[in-house]
Amino acid sequence: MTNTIPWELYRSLLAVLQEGSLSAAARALDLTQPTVGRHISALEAALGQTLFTRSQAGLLPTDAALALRPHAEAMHSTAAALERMAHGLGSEARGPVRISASEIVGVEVLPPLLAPLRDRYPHLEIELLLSNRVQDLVLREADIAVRMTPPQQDVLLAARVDDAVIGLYAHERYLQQHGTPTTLEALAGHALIGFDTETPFLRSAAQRFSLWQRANFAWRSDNDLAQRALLRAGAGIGVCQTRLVQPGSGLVRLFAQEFALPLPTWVVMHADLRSSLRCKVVFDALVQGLRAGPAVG
Amino acid sequence: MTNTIPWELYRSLLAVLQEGSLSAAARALDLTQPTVGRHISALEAALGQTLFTRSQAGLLPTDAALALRPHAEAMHSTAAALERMAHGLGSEARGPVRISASEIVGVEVLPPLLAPLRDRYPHLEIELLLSNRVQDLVLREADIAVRMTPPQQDVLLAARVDDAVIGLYAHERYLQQHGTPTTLEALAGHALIGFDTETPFLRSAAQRFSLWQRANFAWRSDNDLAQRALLRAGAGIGVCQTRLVQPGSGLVRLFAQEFALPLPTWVVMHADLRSSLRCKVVFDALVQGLRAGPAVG
DNA sequence: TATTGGTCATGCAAAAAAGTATAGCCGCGG
DNA sequence: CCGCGGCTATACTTTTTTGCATGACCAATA
Repeated sequence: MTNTIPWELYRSLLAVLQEGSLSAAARALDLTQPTVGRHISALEAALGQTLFTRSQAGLLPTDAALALRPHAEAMHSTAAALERMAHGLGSEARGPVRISASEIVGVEVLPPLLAPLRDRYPHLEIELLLSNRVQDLVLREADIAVRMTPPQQDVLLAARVDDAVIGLYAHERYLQQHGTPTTLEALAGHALIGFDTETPFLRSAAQRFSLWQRANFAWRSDNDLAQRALLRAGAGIGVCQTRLVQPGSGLVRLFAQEFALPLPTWVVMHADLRSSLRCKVVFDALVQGLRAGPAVG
Repeated sequence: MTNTIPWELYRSLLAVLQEGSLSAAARALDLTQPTVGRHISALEAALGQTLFTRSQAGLLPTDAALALRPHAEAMHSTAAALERMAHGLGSEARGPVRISASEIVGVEVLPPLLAPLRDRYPHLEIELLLSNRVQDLVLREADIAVRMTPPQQDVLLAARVDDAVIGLYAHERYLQQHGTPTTLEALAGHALIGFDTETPFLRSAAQRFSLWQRANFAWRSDNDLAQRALLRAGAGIGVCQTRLVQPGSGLVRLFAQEFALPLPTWVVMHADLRSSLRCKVVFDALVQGLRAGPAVG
């Protein structure tokens, strides 16, 4: 295998896949369209595969190109992580740190923890990558992750912090109108707010609380923020992390004994990044803050 | 972040780290020494970090360069995986497939399984990556892995196959000379063959068989092949996968009831690679072969 | 139907990167 | 102590790559 394919070509490949045309890719890469076109041609020649079927309305990627896309994306992630790391290797905590977390944690929990940090280290740049899909730290899409699943790779540095606790809630307004259920079974008659697509975690939760299944939900959303907005609007009964419920919000906890789902929580980082002062600073702050039991802002 | 650092520079960085000098890196990359030198200079300028302290006897990498090395290696792995995948995207099973497995599995189990496969698909190229360290499939160091740990990433496609079973063995010659232990406790007086460095799996094994600890071993090696060679040479009592012991080898199983450690075994592949015919072919062959209960060759 | 805004392909000049050759420095061994 | 083989750094030339300008094509729209 002559390993002489310039890596630049992969970057162009990715840009064309992302942007859909040579011209758009050229704009994104700050190159010109002929250049990107030549890159693609060179790559096709080197790989012995047709990557795009040319058309004037843009390029149509072949199956081959689509199959290669994840690899190109991985290279991009890695390159970005490399730059990120290099950007603050000095003795000062400065430069970008990417944190992956769920949307609701990123919105409600992290900001009050991180704001004072930036006061101490004004040159820190915090990037929040919020999604419920578990970001792949190994692929370097993020530097630090706040996760509800146990860390799986031994190249990762993990610190367990306080469990989040999922409780069952409803707005007092809803309870006034529809009554307060007195047994778990009675929940069946209520407007339940739940998830839309099933995940492994939800499957295991459904085993403990058999009612908690998609078919029983009057409201379905995978967006935790939307679920909480529905709760606040008095739309029905749903779940929420207990630490996110502020007193005076009108939300009432139901079945506090029977319905309490602890979520083991970890802060995870690449072991590599220990040498990066700014990552370490953020990691430590997250661990400490999440152990202190943060209040909602 | 001006994301305009040419990826080529990372490749040169890696080569210099691996080879230890600009000249050697240039040879490895099939470039010239001034070119590689310019690459490093450009990278240092772009990253704002000194990567090497120049000296005439070669370059000494700074901490920064060492910190960046894993990233550069990841890019290299990914690029290689991309090429590998592209190399056989056609409708035929041809091209390279990298299989990661433990040394002993790669030596004893896989060859008889894979040999007939290459008869059917003569254009397959099989690369065996044998090490006891769990290869990171996510980093694309290999396409397929035979593992004794549960698959951890959901981007991976895994098939569980027959458990390997670890048994306790000694050569009949050894037993004639030293006697056959009748109780597990009696093992303490024998020449035990065991591991050298502790791993998580070994820690858990030691809990079940308290004798199985480093301090008690007369022979220590992390190399399973060496351990088996010691067994065969009558050096003492040690463990071995039961399926690797051929009748007539002179090895006698001890405490077959009490000492039997099943090793759950998986064949794992990137989900991506399903679209790669040659990977799928090898994957299927491994799964089928490892379910049939292979005999040792 | 003619125009506009988008695409890709191609010829040619300019710029950027490569290679070549050479000089200088160091350590080692006869 | 001097030559040899390793290394890096620099001036210069050559090659490669890029950018620019342009032409052709298509689709949507006035």
